[in-house]
Amino acid sequence: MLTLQYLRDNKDEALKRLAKRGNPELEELVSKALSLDAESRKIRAEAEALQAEVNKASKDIGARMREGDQAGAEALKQRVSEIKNEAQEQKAELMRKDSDLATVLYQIPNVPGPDVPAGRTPEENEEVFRSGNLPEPGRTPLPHWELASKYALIDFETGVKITGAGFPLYTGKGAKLQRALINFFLDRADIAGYHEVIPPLVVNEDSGIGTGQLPDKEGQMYYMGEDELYLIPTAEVPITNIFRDVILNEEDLPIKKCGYTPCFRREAGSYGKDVRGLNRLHQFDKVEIVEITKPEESYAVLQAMTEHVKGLLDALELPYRILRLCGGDMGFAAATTYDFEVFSAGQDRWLEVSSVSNFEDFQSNRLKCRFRRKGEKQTALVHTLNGSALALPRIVAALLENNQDETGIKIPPALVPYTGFDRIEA
RNA sequence: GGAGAAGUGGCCGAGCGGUUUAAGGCGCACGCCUGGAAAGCGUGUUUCCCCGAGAGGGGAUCAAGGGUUCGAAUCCCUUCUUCUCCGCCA
Repeated sequence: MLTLQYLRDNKDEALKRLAKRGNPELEELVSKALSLDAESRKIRAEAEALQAEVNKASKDIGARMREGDQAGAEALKQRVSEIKNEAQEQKAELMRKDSDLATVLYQIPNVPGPDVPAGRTPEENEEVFRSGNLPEPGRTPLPHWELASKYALIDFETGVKITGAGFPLYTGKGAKLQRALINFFLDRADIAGYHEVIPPLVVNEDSGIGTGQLPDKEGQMYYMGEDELYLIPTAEVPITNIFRDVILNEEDLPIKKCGYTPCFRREAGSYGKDVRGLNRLHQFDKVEIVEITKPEESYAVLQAMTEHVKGLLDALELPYRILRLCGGDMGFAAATTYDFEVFSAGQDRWLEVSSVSNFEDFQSNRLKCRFRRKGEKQTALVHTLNGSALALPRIVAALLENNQDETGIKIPPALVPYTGFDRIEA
């Protein structure tokens, strides 16, 4: 969430930046937060003054009892009871204000960064880069679900039998291709300096709140009520939460982590061509990169992360484009997001395969992840960033569709050392 | 899953209703001392929040949350975690 300090000191700037999200309710929420904040602080000052009196009187009682002044002690006890009665009401009021304030703050999304275009819909996203050639018009390539079946790579029907829709069964070379991509992505991340972790795939409520999935978006995660735990929707959640309640030293930064995990998403309400084949799954594999930086470095790091992702798509020789998301299309916690989309020849459409975001201090404020500059006593919030590098299913879809010919599918050379085969045939 | 023990500051470790403002030690920072260093001595050293221009004052914080009390690290309840033993198991 946004820090109150930022809202207090930069209300106009915050409103200006929030306006890019195209949601007129935000201005009101900000005003409400600020007025609740002012009320809360006023009551807090009063309540704390009373508490100070109670503390002082209690100490006096102790002193009198040691001196044997029972009567004096009793009189003070009486007095303290009165003050406590008075304070009771204020404490209750304070708790109400603070909880109202938290509710409002949780509803205010991050302020879009300087380069983010204003807009509400995906059409208003800005294409900033394009690479590779789109297939010739006139060709009629097969969609990946037909290729998957033709070459026995993925068995969607059996996945349905075992679990349900959105849980595919990869088989043979289809399974090997998954494994190859995971290792390829992890090796590339390692070379780029990301430290590999294998995190838990199940997280608690605090972690969900830390990265912003909770409260509010619990419907997107699978929840195990018996144990009050959530299946991770992305490795971002466990990896970023490594740094929850942590104070780092300046020289520790930047911290670069990567990890492969399956991801689980309920995707309630999705339908049609969006969920066909591998387009949108309840379980999929992804390699994620996460970086923790000093505030002044986060935008340079965002750039470097996008370069890393570009490198992966270049190596796989897939046509792709990069979009700078407009304010309204960005996630709740993001300040700036670049989406990567590969072209799917068999479906004649773009598919999102990566989303790289700078959260500035929005996540770290919730996480309470701070750092201390050398020689300074004060702590400051770090900036957090993350990106998919990469999500597998749509990469697989594009690889199959874009590299198909009459008799098979060609594996891009960069991947051959990982697959052990350079072609998939019947 | 069952039985028992325990969670105190950056770390070790005392305290088990009121001079605790959390002893003592280690570590760290600064100062004195020194040609320089070590040792020694002195000062400081959790984090968050509120009031204040500042100096400073105040509140919270002894795993977490609730309770008892004028007063809780200390007593009670719940939860979490760690350790030991038993059971089960890849």
